Amino acid sequence: MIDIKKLKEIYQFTKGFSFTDIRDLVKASKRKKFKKKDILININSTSNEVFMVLKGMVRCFRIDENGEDITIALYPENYLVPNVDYVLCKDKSRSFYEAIEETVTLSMDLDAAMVIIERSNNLAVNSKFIYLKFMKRMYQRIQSFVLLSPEKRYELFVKENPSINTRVPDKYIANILGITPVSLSRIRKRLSKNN
Amino acid sequence: MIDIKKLKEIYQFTKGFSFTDIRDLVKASKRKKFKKKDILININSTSNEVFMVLKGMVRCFRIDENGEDITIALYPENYLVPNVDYVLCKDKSRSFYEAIEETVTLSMDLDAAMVIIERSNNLAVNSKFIYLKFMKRMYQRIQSFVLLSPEKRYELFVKENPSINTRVPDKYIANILGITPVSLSRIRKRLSKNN
DNA sequence: TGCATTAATTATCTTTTGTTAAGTTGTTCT
DNA sequence: AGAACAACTTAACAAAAGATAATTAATGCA
Repeated sequence: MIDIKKLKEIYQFTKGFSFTDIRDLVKASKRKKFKKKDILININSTSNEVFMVLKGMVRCFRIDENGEDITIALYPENYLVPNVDYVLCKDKSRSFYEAIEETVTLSMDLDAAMVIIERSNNLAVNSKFIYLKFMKRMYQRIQSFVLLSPEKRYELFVKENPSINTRVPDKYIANILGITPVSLSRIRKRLSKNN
Repeated sequence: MIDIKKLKEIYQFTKGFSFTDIRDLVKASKRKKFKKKDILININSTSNEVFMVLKGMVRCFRIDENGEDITIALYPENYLVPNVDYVLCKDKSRSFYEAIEETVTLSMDLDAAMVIIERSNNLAVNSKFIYLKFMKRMYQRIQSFVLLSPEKRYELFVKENPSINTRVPDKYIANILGITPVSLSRIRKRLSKNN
């Protein structure tokens, strides 16, 4: 169910990290199932529930000033889905988090999780790696906006996220790259010509 | 010298936070002066020194594949300047960090700082706010790339960073916004016409 | 299976951006 | 002050992106 190996890979947990370390967390968490289009975290929510995606995929999106649905991030298996606005600012969520596939999660309140984590030095150390990973991903994404053209940004995205790329509509990826779906379609055409 | 009030404002430290709390950190840190164009952290550095800007401004920039100097971030007074690549990935720095004004800093090794911080529960709590602030800034920046046009992005930047805006060359700001200096000049012209 | 919906592509047109280079203004430094 | 350099603006052109709409392809679902 929980893929310890993948988790260690993604979050770079310490070598000895094993299921025993998170037994208490797993026990305290609830298993939930979501159908396609079900909402995990609603706009304006101040829930502090954190979801671990066991199966499926979660999409974070916002409605912009023109009423357009804009995808901010995608969370596939083994990723953690927090209410970012609440965790970072204690603000109500500006985004929706919805399942875009049949999705199974483990989840619990982040504050409750922190209580359990603080009881174990090992957990405390490894939980820091989760924040590090989160920061790393954001930093790399910012650099891709600053340093790369939309075309290069797309190539990088496909290279780094082959699984996501084939599982979701292109329009979600276009949003994530900061361009329109029409423009992404043209980029794809250009790239296929040059190969 | 250290502006406790500003620090509390920026990092949202706890109400009771005062100079006493960071006395040990300040004592352990070194005061350094940099002239314009002096390098604080060089490319490929694996230094873990963290700088607090007391006076002046630090610019983080990279050399892209075309040999162009691209500004990633600017750090004015009261901001902390870490070797981001090292802190997040233990990689050598892909960026330069240079003073772009006469700059005065307090700095120390982050590992040494963490030792001192962990000795005090109060410090440990408040240091988390620094990471939160860092994440918040990155998250907001990503959203500005995904949700806003370059023009809106510029307007937001000016609004949120009036002091930085007037202190640095426009080309640095253009880079930060992910556009060229020429394009920023045109945006400025368009905006001034409509006002 | 077939109908309805959604996504992707293509086309057209407009707007914006990138690129390069020239000209202007501003700064720095001796 | 004057020379040298850096920054900003402007221009001209090419390339790319946005907007809108029509067409085609894919998907979902009853």
